[in-house]
Amino acid sequence: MLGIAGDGGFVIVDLDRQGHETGRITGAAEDLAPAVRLHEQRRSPRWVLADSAEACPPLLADGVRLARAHDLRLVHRILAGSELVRDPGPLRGAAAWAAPLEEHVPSPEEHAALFELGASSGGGRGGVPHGIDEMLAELARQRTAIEGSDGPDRLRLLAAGESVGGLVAAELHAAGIPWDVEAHDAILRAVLGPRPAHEQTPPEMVRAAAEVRTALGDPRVGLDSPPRLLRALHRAGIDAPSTSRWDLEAIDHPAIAPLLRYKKLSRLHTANGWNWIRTWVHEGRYRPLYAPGGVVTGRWAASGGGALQIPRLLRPVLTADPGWVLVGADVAQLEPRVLAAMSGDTAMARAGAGQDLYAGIVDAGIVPTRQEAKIAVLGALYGGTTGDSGRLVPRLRSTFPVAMALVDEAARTGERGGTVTTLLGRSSPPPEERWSRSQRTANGPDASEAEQALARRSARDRGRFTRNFVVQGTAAEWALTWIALVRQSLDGLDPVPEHAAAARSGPVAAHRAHLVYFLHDEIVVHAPREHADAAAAAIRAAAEGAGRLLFPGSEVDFPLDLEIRDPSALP
DNA sequence: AGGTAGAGCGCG
DNA sequence: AAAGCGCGCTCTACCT
Repeated sequence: MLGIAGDGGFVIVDLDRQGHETGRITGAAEDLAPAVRLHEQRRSPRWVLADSAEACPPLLADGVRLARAHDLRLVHRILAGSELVRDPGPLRGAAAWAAPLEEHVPSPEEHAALFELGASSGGGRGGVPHGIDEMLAELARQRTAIEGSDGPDRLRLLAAGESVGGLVAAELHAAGIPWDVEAHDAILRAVLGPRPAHEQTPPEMVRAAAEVRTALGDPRVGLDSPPRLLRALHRAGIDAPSTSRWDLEAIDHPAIAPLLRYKKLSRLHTANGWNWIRTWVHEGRYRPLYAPGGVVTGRWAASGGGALQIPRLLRPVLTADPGWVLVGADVAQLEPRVLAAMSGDTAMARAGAGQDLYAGIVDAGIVPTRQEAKIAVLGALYGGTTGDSGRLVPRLRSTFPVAMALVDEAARTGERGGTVTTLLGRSSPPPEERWSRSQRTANGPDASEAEQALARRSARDRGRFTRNFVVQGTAAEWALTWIALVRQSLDGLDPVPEHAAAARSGPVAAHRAHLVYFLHDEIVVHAPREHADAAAAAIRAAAEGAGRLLFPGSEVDFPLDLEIRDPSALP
């Protein structure tokens, strides 16, 4: 094992399997990349990093990538909260390692400065320690915590996966999403009309707004302020409870259709319009920041342009470089499959085997339509109690009792104020002090009716959170394993000749198939055309591998929807 | 003027 | 047809 720290210069410490130091190299910052490259080639070590988000970008810029890592910051966050760790005291005492992932959302300029120049002048982001002694001490705490835990194998797998996530996150940012600005502009023009002069409202929005004003008989009303709009609707005799799409759709009035159209256009224009392109796309690449484990459940977060909310309308804008293709893959019904596998519910496993899980539920005669199957399953995962969801979930409970018992138990634990844990050992946060206090008060002798009702509601809210946590969190672990295996096997492909290189993806990705996008249960790989089929095969094999690693012996499969997009292919 | 909360909507 | 989980971002209203 090796440790690495960047405080102007660098230190590389060799460690043996027991964590004892066997050698040490120091050097100046400018010599870091060559030194790391040499170690990587000769030893292929597991690099111990204080914070891969800070360590990787300058290395990637110099064409150096790490195959394996242990990210002290990311792993600390997991271990300090994991129920599997018997004595989390030492970890919790080392609070500097629990620094928030991001102090604030960086401006576009900071984005560039932080990650493209790899500006690391001592300190470290968010106060994460970078001194070699602090790193060695934290590594020792983490090893002790894992080895003495109630699930060392699970936590080792999670630590490795989360750490690869740190590497992948940095690599995704460095490579960027290949973004066809002209295609984006064409879609905007088709939907919003010709691009207006700066900061003007696009023509189609103007047109929709005029129709709304005519229909309301209110020539001046603005549509961008919900309170004003709601008052205007009321004045026009429209009894809308709110201005949300859901409520408006239920209303029959000539103003509603153009209003909904206006909202749709406005959303596209403000969130992903011409301004967005100018701000976030440079030289054909969109480079958001990814934060592995940025969500409590272990899902990734992202910042900078809303990378995880790219509208489906704009997905065609992702376009491979000349000579390259995009291979997109997503898992069909990941979360219910994960539930079936982790609970060991063989009936549920069979419903999804080799086919659409919802269709399988229809085939089994549990509900008449696919749509109802979906509502039932989502209700089971989210804790739906009303409407169709409340009506359909009980049918699932009698057909898939094992799977339902797992989520129902997680919900009961949460309602009691308890903690739940994913398959690999990530635990839900404990309830806030306010929550516990209100539960105690409500159970006291002189609690009011209102206090009790409020406490019951917040208990059920927390139950729905913990119910979903075990499934969403374990699904995130499956996805992490999937991308780790995809990355590993793409690295095994031969580099392609220079003429086919996607140079804009940076030196590390220029000659090889590489990941360019990851969204919970979906990935996109940018691959040289001659590697399209190999990349697709790698993605499928990785999904099978992730299933076997997390759920050995399970019948549950993880089928993919996979598509190879070749921009030069004839339509 | 500047910070924050809420509404609303995009994604899974 | 139905609102149950997790997010980030933009705009507006409202606060200091």
